[in-house]
Amino acid sequence: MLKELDPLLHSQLRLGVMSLLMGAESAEFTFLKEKTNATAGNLSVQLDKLSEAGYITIEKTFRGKKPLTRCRITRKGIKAFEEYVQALKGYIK
Amino acid sequence: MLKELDPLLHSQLRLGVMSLLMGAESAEFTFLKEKTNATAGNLSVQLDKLSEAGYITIEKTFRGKKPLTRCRITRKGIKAFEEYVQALKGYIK
DNA sequence: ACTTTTTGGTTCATAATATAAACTTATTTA
DNA sequence: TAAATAAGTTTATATTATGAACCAAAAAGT
Repeated sequence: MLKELDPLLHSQLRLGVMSLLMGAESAEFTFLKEKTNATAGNLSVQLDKLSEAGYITIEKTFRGKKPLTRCRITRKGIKAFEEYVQALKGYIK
Repeated sequence: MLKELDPLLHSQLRLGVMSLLMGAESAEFTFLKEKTNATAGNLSVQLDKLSEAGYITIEKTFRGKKPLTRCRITRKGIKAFEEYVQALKGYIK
C-alpha cells in the first residue's frame, strides 16, 4: 500500500535543499539559492519551515561585516529524508 | 543541477494514481479511491487534472445501472511519469 | 410500497501552501 | 554622496489541495 509522503519534504524547493544538505557538511544561504534557483524570499521561508520542524539548523553570523547564514541537516532531518525516500520508492516502483 | 519536477506529478495523490496506472492496463474510480485512500471529491478533481493534461483518459460508462469510471494512462502520461522519475532521482541521490 | 442507506460520483467553498514583490540594513562602487 | 549590490526577511497574493455538501440512482429495511 502507498505510504504517506512527509509533506514537509514533498516540496520541490525544500527537497532540493535537503538533498543538497545531505551531501555536504553545511551550506550557505547563497549557495543554496544558486543551486536551487530559488528567489531569496522563497528560500528564506522554506528554510524557516525546515528549521521549525527540526530538520535543519540555521546559524546566523557574519563574514566580515556581511550577514552569513549557514545551514546544516540534523539527525532528525537525515532520518526524515531517508524515510521519505523509502516511501517514495513505493510510488516510483 | 537539480531539474524541475513536473508539478502535475509532484502531488501525492496524482502521483499515486499515476503509479497505479503504470502498473495496470486500466483502473476503476473505486479501485483508485481504495488504493490511494483519497476522498471521492479529491480523487475526482485530481483525475480531471491528469485528464486535462492528457496524462490519462477517463471513460464513463455503466455497469448494469451504476456509473462506472475507468482510467487509463496515455503514452504522454507514461513519458511524463518516466521523466519525473528521472528528475526525482537527481534529488534522492 | 415507501423511506432509509449505500453507491458512485461532482461541485464548490475553504484551508493550506508556495511564491515573489516589496522592504530592510548595511556595503561597495562610481 | 548618490547609486547599485549583497544578503536576507516580511507580507501580500496566487496556486493548489482537500473535503463537506450535494445529486441521482439503486439496494436494503420495515
